Formats: sequence, C-alpha cells, structure tokens
Amino acid sequence: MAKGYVPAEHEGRIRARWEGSGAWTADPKAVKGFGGDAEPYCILIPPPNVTGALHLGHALNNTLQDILARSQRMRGKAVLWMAGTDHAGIATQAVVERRLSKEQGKRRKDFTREAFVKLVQEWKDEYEARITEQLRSMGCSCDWSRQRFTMDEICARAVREAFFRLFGDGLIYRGKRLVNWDPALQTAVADDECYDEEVASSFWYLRYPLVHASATDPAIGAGPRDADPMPVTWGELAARGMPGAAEMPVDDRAWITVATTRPETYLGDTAVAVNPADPRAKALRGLFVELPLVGRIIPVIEDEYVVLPKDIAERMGRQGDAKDPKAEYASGFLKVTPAHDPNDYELGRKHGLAMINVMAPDGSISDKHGWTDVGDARMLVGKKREEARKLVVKEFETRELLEKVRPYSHTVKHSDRSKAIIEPYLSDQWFCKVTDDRLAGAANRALVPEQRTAGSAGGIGKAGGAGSRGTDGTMRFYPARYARMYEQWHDNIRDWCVSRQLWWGHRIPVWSKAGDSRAELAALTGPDVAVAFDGGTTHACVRVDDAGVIAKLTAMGYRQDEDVLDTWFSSALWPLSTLGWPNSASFAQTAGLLEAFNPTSLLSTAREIITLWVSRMVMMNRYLLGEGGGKGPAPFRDVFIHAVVQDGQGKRMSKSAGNGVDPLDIIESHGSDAMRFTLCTMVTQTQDVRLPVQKDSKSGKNTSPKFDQGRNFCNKLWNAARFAMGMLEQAGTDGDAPVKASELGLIDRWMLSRLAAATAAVDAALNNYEFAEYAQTVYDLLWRDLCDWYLEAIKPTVAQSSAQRAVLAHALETIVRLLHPVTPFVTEAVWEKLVAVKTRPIEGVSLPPSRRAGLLATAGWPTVAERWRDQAAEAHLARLQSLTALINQARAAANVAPKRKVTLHAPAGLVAELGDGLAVVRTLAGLEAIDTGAAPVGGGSGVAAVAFESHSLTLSNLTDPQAAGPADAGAEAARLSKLVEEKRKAIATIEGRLNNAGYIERAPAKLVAESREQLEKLRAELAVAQEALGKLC
RNA sequence: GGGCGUGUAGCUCAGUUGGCUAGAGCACAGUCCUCACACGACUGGGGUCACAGGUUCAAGUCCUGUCACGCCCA
Repeated sequence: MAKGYVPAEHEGRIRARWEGSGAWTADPKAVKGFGGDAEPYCILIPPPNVTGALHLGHALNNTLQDILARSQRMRGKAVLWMAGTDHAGIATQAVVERRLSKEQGKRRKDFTREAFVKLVQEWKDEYEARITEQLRSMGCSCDWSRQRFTMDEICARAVREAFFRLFGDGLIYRGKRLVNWDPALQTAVADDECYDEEVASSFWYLRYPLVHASATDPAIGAGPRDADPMPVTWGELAARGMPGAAEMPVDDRAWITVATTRPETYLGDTAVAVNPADPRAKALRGLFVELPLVGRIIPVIEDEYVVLPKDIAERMGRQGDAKDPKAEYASGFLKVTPAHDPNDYELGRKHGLAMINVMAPDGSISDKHGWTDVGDARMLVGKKREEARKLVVKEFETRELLEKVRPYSHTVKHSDRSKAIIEPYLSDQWFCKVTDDRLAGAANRALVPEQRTAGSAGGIGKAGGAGSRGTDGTMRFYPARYARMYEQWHDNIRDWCVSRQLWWGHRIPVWSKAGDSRAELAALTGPDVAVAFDGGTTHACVRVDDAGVIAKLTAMGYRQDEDVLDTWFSSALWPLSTLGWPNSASFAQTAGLLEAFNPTSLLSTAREIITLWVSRMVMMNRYLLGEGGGKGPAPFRDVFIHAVVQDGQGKRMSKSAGNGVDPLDIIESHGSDAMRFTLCTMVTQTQDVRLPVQKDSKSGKNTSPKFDQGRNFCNKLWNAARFAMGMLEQAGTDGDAPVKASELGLIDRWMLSRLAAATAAVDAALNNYEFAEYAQTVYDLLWRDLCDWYLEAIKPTVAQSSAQRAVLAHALETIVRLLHPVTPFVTEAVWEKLVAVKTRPIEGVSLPPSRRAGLLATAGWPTVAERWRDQAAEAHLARLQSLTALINQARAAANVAPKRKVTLHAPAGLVAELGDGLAVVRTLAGLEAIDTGAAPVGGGSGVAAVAFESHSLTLSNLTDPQAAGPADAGAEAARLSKLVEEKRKAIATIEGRLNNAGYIERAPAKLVAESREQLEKLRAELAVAQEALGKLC
C-alpha cells in the first residue's frame, strides 16, 4: 500500500467498478410482495435545476442522501435512489435569453418557438451532463439507468394525465387575477422569483375634484359621463361638516388629495378610500370624484385599511396609528387601483369595484387590455410606465392639481431573472384549486398526529393502513419544528397560479374558443377530452396528443393555449412521474417501480422548499393515488430538512447569487471523501452552516481548510489499514477456531466493547438523521480508540496472538464498513486489500460478505453483539489512559527527550491492581521499567512526582547523567503548583455542593454518594501533589 | 406585522430528557522527521456559555424580558 491516501489514484477506478457492477440499479422484483423478500428503501433526488452547476449546498444534501442509500443497501434493503433534473422554466429560459442577448444581440421573439426551445434544450443537455458528472464524482449511488428529466417523455405523460384529471374534477380553472408580472420577460412570476430592493422615489399628492353623481348610475367603469357631473363646492362641504372646508373659498370646486408613489396608475383608479374613523369621512359620504383627463366618476368609499395621517391620528389620540411609518406621508385618502396593486385588488374585491387594466404586457399604457374610457388621456397611450408617470405629474401640475411632492424611498419588487420592476398585473391565468380540502386538507392530514397542531386546517388524520402503506397521519418531519411551518402554509394557502407565459415548459393541454360551445363538443367529450365553460370561453382539455382529436378541435376554431405550466407543476408529480405513474408498465425503465417504491422512504431537502415543493408533492400524491379523494398515501414517510450552506459572509449559497462553490473544485484539492466527511460533520440541528472558502493561489479554484479535517481523516484510515495489514500478514495460518473470550487481554476486550458501543451509536444516529453525531462517533472510534490506543497497545503482542489478530482484523473491518456510507472511496480502496485477510472468527461480530462483484458497497452492515460491551474493561482502561497522560505531562514539564525511556516507581499493590494493562502505559508513556521498590528522592535531579489517584508515584532517570546541565526544578515546581491549584478549585466546588443542605436532601442519593467519592479522591490527589511540591522545596 | 431559528475558545461548531472541574476540529505556542500516518505524535495557552431577571438543592441547558443577527410567510 502507498504511504498516503491519494484520492485521485482511486476514485476513478472505484467509481467505474461500482457503476459497472450494476449495484445501483434498483430491482423492484426484489421487494417483498413483488417477488422478493427485501424491504424497499427509496429516496427521490430533489431534481437540481438545469440553469447551472451544483454548489456545496447540493453537495451536502446529496452526501446525506448517499449516506442513507448506502447504509440501507448494506443492510440488505432493495434501494432505489432516483436521479434526475428539473427544467426550471423561467430560470432556464432567462439564462438562455440573457446569453442570446449578450452574444448575438437577439431576443426570444427573433426566433420561432420551436427554434428557441431547441436552444434551451441544448443548454439543458450541457448542464444536465455537468450536474450528473458532479454527482457521480461525489460517489452518489443513484440509479443512473433510470435518470429522469421533468420534461422527458415519461414525466410529460404524468403531467398530461395529472392536468387532465384535475381539470376534469374542476380543480383547474381559468380566471383573471392580479399576478406578479415581469414586463421584460412578459410572464407571470412567483413571489419567490422576486426580490425587494430599496428605490429612491417620491410621494406625489394629487387633487381629485369632488362631484355629485347618482348612486344608481353605474358610476364606475361605464365610460365617460354624457352630462357634466355637478361639482361640489367648499361651501357645500363646509355645510356638510367637513373640517377645514370653511377656510376655503366658498364657491370654488372642492377636492380631496390622494398620496401615491405611482401617479401613472391613476388611469385605472376605480375608487378613493377613506378611513371611517377619519373626521372627514362623514362629510364625504355619498360623494364621488372625477378623475382629471379621463373624466371617470368614481366613488369615495370607506375602509379601515386606510392609514390615517399622522396629525389626525395624534389629534384623535390614536398613538399606534400615528406611529405607523406610512402615517407620516399619508393624506388619509387612498386612490384604489385594483388592477395594478395587490392591496387595492383586495379592496376592490371587498367593495365590488371594477378592475381596469391600463397597461399592455410590456408595461406600457394601453387601451387594448381592458381600458375603454380613455377620454382626454389619449396622449398617454403607448407611453412606457416611467414616461407616463412624468406626463401625468406634469398634467396635474398644469391644472394646479399637484399639491406637493415629497421624496420617499421604499422597497419595490423586482424580478429575479430580468431585474425589471414587477408590475402587479391583471391577466388571464390558469389556477389549481389547492384550497380544496382534498388537496390542502389532505396535505395536513398526512402528518403524524403528534406533529399536528389543534385548529389547523384539514382536521387530524388517522393512520389508514398498515406499515409504510398507510395514508393519513404517516409523514414525519425531522426536525419536528418544520411540521408547523408546513401546516401554516396549508392553513393560509391560496389557489395556485399554474400558468406561465413562457416557451420553455409543458404547454397547457387546453384548446379554447370564445363563447359557450359545449354543445358542439359533446361528440368529442369522453374519457380523453374534458370540457369546461368559464363564463366567457369554452375550454377542452385533451388527455394525450391525439392528432385526430386535435385536428377536429382546430377545425372547429379552437386554439391551444400559448402558455406553459409552472415548473412546480411537474415537480409536484416527481414521486409519481419518475416511478412511472399512471402506468409503470408502459416503459421498461419504470416497470414495477410505482407499486414497489411509492410511498418512498425519505425526502431530504432545504427548508424553503417545504412550501414550494413538499406541500405540492404531498397534495398531488394523495389526490392522484387516492382516486381523486385525497385519500392516497403521502409520497414519503420522512422529510428531513437539512441545514443551509452559507458562504463566509453568511449569504446563502445559490446558483443565482453566483456565490456557489463547485464541489469538483473541492474534490480536486481534497478528494471526494474528504468533502463528504466534512459536510457530514456540519449537519447538526442548526439551520445554517457557514462555510468560508478561499481561492487557492495556485489553481485559482475555491478551496477551504475546513476540508482538511476530512482529508486528514481519510489518510488516517488509510494508514491505520496499511499498518494493520502488515500485522495481519501471517493471519492466513490462524485457522478458523472461534476466538474465546478467555484468550483476550484487557485491551482486546476493551476494543470490542468500544466497537459494540460505536455500532449502536451509529445505528441510532442514522435512524434519527443525526449526521454530525454519526461522523463524530466513527471519527472517535477510528482515531482515538483504534489508532491512539489499540494499535499502539498491541504492537508488542500482536505477532504472538492469533486471537489479537482476529480482534484487530474485525475491528478494522467493522470501522471500514461503518464508515463506508460517508467515505465510500477510501473504504472501498481499503477493502480491496482487507477482504483477502483471513483471521479466526469472533462470535457476535458479524461482517456479512459482499453480494455483488466483491464490492464493499454491497457487503453487509456490521453488527457487534451487545454482550461485548464491557464496563469493567472500559473503566480499567480509563485509569490507564489517565496514568499515561499524567506521566506524559510530567515528562513534558521536565523537558524529557521524547525518545528517552524513564522509570516509574509505584507501590506493588497498585502495580498488581493495574495488572497486565500496564503494558499500555509502558508503551505509550515511554517507560523503561516499573519499579515497586523505594523511590529515589530529590528535586531537580532527574526525578519527578506523579499524583495518580491517591498514590504518589515517582518518575526517575529523566535526564541523561552524561548530558550537561541540571534538570529544570523550577518548571517541575510550576507544574505541581498548577496541579495543586486545580485540585483546590475542584475541591471547593464539590465541597460547596455537599455543604448545601438542600443538595443532600433533594438530589438523588446516587449523585450525593458520587460527589462524596469524588471529593475523597480529589483530596487524596491534592495531598499527593502537595507532598511532592513540598519535597521540591 | 405573524412564525421560526441563532448568539458557547481567535475561527467553524458540539453540548440529546437540567447533575460539568464546559468539549471538538482548525488556528496559536513548545517538543519530536520514535520503524502506519508531519494530512502525524505529545504537551500547553485560550471561555464571567449575548445581557437582565426568575424557577430549582443544582441552569450553557427550563421560564420571562432586553439586545444583536439570520431565515420563512405576509
């Protein structure tokens, strides 16, 4: 074996052996109930989107999934780790559009839809390949033979089928809604595709003239009035009791002033709102205002939503309202533009106001998208938002209707992808009615009862079936607190806008025609065509692309919707589509998967994904597998939410932020296992992990000293194995008689005890998704127990003991197997050598053989029987370890040359008590001899005291008599003084505890007794140290 | 605004149901190229566990409040 572990020399070869063996290929026929007897274990990869390469956040999540997949495979489960990628509609389209714009100066619409999609496809192919390579380099044991893509044939079929069923059940509908509109990309975007940015702007104060109008008029949205409305004068207002009106010229037209940050949207105003608590509200009741230029007459309405101006709120003694930052700028009158502001939209719905959309999809002012009463505002039509704003302000100013302008900076929503300012936009969209109890309610009922909160939507579910096939109440979050987030999401959920105005994605399979033409479709309607009428348009949803049906629809004047589905629609079907739903037998790649592996075992993901993805998968799985009733199983048993990887500045690592670190860079500098091990140690209960990285000066690539820990650890394993192999060379002739307990010395029984403890700890940690705990346990077992103590201790004896060789081989191999899930490459490389070693068996230590191609990856999970736990041996060795440390401390303080062997003088009784275990001390503390006779006396003459328990031991022969210079008596005194201080402090602590009457009375008797023993021991140690110090002086 | 989380050694973090003389890795200092490993060994320095109260025989751990930072949802 080479002197050190060099990852690059092994990773490629081992990866080829794994992938060539077919060990990752799942076999549904091996599953219990489907022809085999193995339990299924399935993880679906959260499909990375194809906009870019993976970063360390993905590396972390996939490392965890691989740890679980590998450990379950070793346990003999039928494992399927499904691989795949996501088409990420808007994100991918945006990166491709950006590239086209930069490299060719072209825009999407310079291409045909087909040509553009082909370009995106090329991008996808490139990044999908790169992502796959990253995962394979990490050693991920995904079933690569079944890799899916959310837009491939198999997934596309599931999307069509799901859409068709939901449409047929009335859970998909078309409607006008206010959406986040990206005027640059000209599509609706989700909230999570936006970010807020502070923008310096102004508050404009616009005066709207008050008028009388008839309450029976369709006062709003009906176009300009034929007759001039009757103006309201200040005199009239004063008579109505309007505060302040009396100070104004009696016969002049009265107005009210609205404050706005978006003057151009006044074109779409359909009301002005005032707070009913506002002293002016009463006087205005029943009045209207006339919008300048447009001439639209709109009502003054009252709503408590309106913020009171600061001075009025203060006068009314409403301190809370006065403190509202908006009160500082508020006029008390709110222009209501339902089609261009989300809050106004809600107000508009509440008060039954018209919604007038005054913009085109590109954000320019338009009279073609719902605005008809243009009036004298014609000159604004066609202008861009920014330009229209300037013109509006100028017009108001000219008419002396601009009261004032105050600078104001506020946060404005921007589109992630195009950086354009988001326009709240009223448009026709397709919605999925997730508010239905069969979806949102069913999602909540999927949770195990102990993770439900009383009063949340959906009611409490009950496990509806046996084992993993249960329906209600079987899904569990780790950590549990995330269940609350999941529940609250469903409690407040709104219908999901599933349409996107993009070219890259699953095109909506609906053909539509204006008017109610349901009758003419009667002949077509059937199992493969569903029809719905939305009040204005007739829609026909087509189940599969049947050319005949489509031709007929087209002939009748139906046109397919131009839009595509939101990416999350296909992602929501991931547990179904990847496994072959609705009919797994249709494709060789999916045959039997759905039946054998859904519900899956685990989903591992990040917390913001709970609302975006987890929720939707649960709803769809339950709905579509439950025959429309929402009674199907949850798609996974456990949901593990892992920590978020941040950069050195505490910023979340993300593809779009560009601060991601490529795992391949780390693999290059440290090796795959080192990266995996280090990432594993970082996964604690906390929700964030910070990972500062730096550029390597030579390669120019990112690296981090954090990964040194993993690299060192792998090297340690390699060297421990190399050393052990040397010791085990002769083991082949040891025969096959089981090792008897009576053949084993203290150190061997101790080692087996440690193995038993660690194996149990690893099992518990992995079962509970405590990855850092798992890493820590194996780290200590290998480094501290095996290398620091066991290997050192057996050096003098292992050559003579076949029993000890058996313990060594079993210990090393158990460790290698326990480690394999987290550091698969180095353990597989070590196993290549280790598997040839034959020693005597040890009953109770089980290391089942490889099931495929002689690979460790398919070897059995190790078990060490509980009966090997040996408290006495562990306690005994702890004493020896303590004595070793004390001697080494004394040696270091006295500056004894490391190579120098010294003599320990100890009472015969103690030596007898510690027994053959003292050999360990002899080896590790550099002892020449252990002498039970009288100890030599004298400070500073090659002698030092060691206070061990209640014994005063002496070390002699510390210095070479030939060497010049006396030993350092001062250092020895300093060391002992410090020791005395420490003991005194500890004694004070324990004494304080025992002097407390309450402690004696109320603390458990066992603890009190322990404290007394501890005190006694400490006092003895203090006495010994003081005595030694006294001798020095 | 609602919800959640985090503040422990210079850095990155452990510390499961309250029982600790508060730990690890890195970094730092000293010694050692001891025949598996210098990606190593031994030894050492370094913490009023954010702050203020409270419960308890006992609080880093539980409760209340304050401050700071972060995330999710509005």
